[in-house]
Amino acid sequence: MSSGAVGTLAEGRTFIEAARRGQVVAAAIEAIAGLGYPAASLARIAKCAGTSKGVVTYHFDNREDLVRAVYSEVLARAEEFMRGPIAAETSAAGMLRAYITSNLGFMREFRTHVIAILEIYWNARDSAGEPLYDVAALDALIAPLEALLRAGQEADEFGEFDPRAMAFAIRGAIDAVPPRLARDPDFDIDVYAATLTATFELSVTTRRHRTATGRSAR
Amino acid sequence: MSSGAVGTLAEGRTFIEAARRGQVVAAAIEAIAGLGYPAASLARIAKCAGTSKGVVTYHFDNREDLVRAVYSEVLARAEEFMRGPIAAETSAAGMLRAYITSNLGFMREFRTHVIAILEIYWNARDSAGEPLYDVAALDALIAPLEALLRAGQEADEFGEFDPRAMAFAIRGAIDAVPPRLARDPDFDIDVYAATLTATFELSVTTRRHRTATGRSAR
Amino acid sequence: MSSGAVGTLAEGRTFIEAARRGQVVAAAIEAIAGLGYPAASLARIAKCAGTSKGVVTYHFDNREDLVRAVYSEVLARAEEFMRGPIAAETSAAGMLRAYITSNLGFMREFRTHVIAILEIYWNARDSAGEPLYDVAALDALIAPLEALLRAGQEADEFGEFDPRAMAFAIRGAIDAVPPRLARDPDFDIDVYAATLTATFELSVTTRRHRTATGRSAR
Amino acid sequence: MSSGAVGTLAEGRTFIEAARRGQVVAAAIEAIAGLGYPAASLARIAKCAGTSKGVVTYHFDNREDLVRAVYSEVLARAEEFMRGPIAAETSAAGMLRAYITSNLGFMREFRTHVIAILEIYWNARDSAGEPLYDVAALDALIAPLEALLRAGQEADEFGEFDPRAMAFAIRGAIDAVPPRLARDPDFDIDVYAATLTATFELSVTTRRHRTATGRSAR
DNA sequence: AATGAATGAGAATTCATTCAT
DNA sequence: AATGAATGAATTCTCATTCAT
Repeated sequence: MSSGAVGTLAEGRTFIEAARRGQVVAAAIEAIAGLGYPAASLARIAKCAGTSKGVVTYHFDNREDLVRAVYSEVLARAEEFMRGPIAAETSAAGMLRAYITSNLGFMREFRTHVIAILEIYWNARDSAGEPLYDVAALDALIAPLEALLRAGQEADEFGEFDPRAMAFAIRGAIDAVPPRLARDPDFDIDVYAATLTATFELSVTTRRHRTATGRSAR
Repeated sequence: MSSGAVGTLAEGRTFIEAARRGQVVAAAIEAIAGLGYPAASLARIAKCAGTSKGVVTYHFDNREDLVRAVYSEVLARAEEFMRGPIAAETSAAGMLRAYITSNLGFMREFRTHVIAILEIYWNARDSAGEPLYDVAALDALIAPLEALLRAGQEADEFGEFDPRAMAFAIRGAIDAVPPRLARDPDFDIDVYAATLTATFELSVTTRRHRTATGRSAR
Repeated sequence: MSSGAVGTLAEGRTFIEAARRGQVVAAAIEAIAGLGYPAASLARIAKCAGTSKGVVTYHFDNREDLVRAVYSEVLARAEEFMRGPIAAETSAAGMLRAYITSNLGFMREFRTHVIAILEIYWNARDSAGEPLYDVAALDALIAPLEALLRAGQEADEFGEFDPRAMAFAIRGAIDAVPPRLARDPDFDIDVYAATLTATFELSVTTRRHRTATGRSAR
Repeated sequence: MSSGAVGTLAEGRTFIEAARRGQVVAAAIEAIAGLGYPAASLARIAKCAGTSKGVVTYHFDNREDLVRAVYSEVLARAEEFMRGPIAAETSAAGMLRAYITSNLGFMREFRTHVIAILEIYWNARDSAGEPLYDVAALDALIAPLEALLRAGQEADEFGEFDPRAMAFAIRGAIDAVPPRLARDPDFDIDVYAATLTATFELSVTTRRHRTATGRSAR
């Protein structure tokens, strides 16, 4: 936008800005995952990033601003990581398997990212004391999975079940991993992935579930 | 269990002492569930209990001490709530159903208790910054369920699967409820309970799962 | 109010509380008058009071809370100081003289108090950035004087003039003193008092003023 | 006064330089008057001027430097505004009237300027914590008025009174206006001007004042 | 048994200033 | 001439904890 004066590049400033923000976000992820959200003060995040506290407050308006940046960053990475494997599948069952395994794969590859986002989900509150991420944030995570299940039902590939509840159960089983991973690095993700895919594939492809009272589950 | 002396209860506490502790613990549960762990300061818990801050520090050595008391209290209540329904069942499948439904039932009846314990699980750290409840605490929760599943396998009532992973999945699906409940009071627990019991009963009673690659899940 | 338990007096706590608050308010007055409002941080006020910063925040919710306490304290002292001399007069002119001289007398006796309150008037803003003391605060100061002037007019002791504007002028001339006093301790209040009483007594007792254009001032 | 070189103005500044400084000074006046001195940070002044913070620090060494420029600018404007009307008068009484009315007129026309300068007078301190404008600054304002009064006395047009104290009273009554104006835009300056000119003209032209004790005021 | 008082550590945030470009 | 980036000092406020009564 500027004329390219000596010593500056058109996007030079933006580059620095973006690089710094990225650096701070990365440091924040490590700090939050390592120390827990409440202990990850700006000072400690700055130290983690190898800079001063002022840098953090210069590039981010708020602690809240920074936290939101971290959240978005992690979600974007996860989406990026999972998109390919899911898109490569043709059947609904395949896509469900890909969803589960790629999501768990992301958790293994980006362990600290996932721990950080959960810390944020649980702890982050705005200045008024309200949770930064509420039920809408949860729904946003569940929606794509629910849509996948509905599509499977509409294609008559899946049986009868409440897609919302099933999506909720699947996400719950997946989301149990990060807290475990946070405190037990030896947790075997592969065995768990196999268990989940088997269990849920069987469940969704079953025509009609039996309930405790003998009626169908829905 | 009781020492028999007039005016004293288990652990050498007087009636007043025990009553006060109970009162403070109850207030702490409400405060933590309502305000979130970090905002539930001793002052606010005291106000919630209708007493002064001094009462809290008099009856509990520490904030940590109080928090541990809350955690134990909630676990004890849950255990108490679930014991009967599970014991009433004779088959392993019945016990699994009872486990899931009674656990979800507890979450409905003791909403704030469950929210509080999750807040604590996620946020509470000791003075050294280490989580107050770590992987061992998680294992303690999973162990009884894992034992139940193993018993079902040994009685040849259940099929082949990794009981640890399966227990983990079930707990994950159950533990997804409180965060939801915390922010969405309209969440339908009954539909969810039906979905979970159907899904996991089917899964554990299946002889041998197929995996994505055609080999058994284990 | 309490039963007089050993070691405590009925009003003992209140005494301590009141004493501490008074001590902190006194320190705040000195600090604000000496350093100026912006530089009179809680830390410096505490040091001035010979205590720790925590004491200040323990007894006052806010910096704003403390500042309001200072303001009220000074106003109350001034009112107390001026009440007697004014009440001792019988004529309106006498009361006006007493008003001016006792007000200036207060400024001499309570120099730092008056400087402090002016610093506050000029600088104190609430958290939203709005002045803590606005036009209503000014009016509250002018109202009694204006009433005095009106009474003199109604008793036909004073002549024609706008009592609001005249009250405003008198207060302005009086309020010019503290800033002077703040930076010039040698300022001669007595000469000034004589000038003011002579000027304004003459003005208010004059039947009808000439204006620049030959018409009456009102 | 001008150096004559193309593109430069008084004090060796280029046109651009002078224009920029003027722009920033104007913005500072608005910001200080609108937000109050403490809240008028360099960043906010820059935003007010529509430029970046760097521009401010480039053209002014300091915040103090900028503040001094604002102060001088406003004084110069006031002097400019009042010079003509006063010089047009021939009698001392006329000059006093012109002084009062033109000064109040300036306050009406340049409301924000006057508010800004008062904010500065009250709040601005140098890095050592000393007021930027002290008693000498006040004296500089009073001196011309005092000289005017003395001249009236020497010409035997005015009576006996302490010219310093009288000048002080007049300035006090005038200086009461800006704070009022800052928070009450409806304040009627004309009525006030009439009251002041009548009161003080009467006072200074009276041969010998009566004091409370019957002696002359001086 | 109870509690008000006191304290100091640590949090977020704002800001003037310096610097490299 | 202009400006984004960086920094560290200072401020208010909250809080767990200790203490004397």
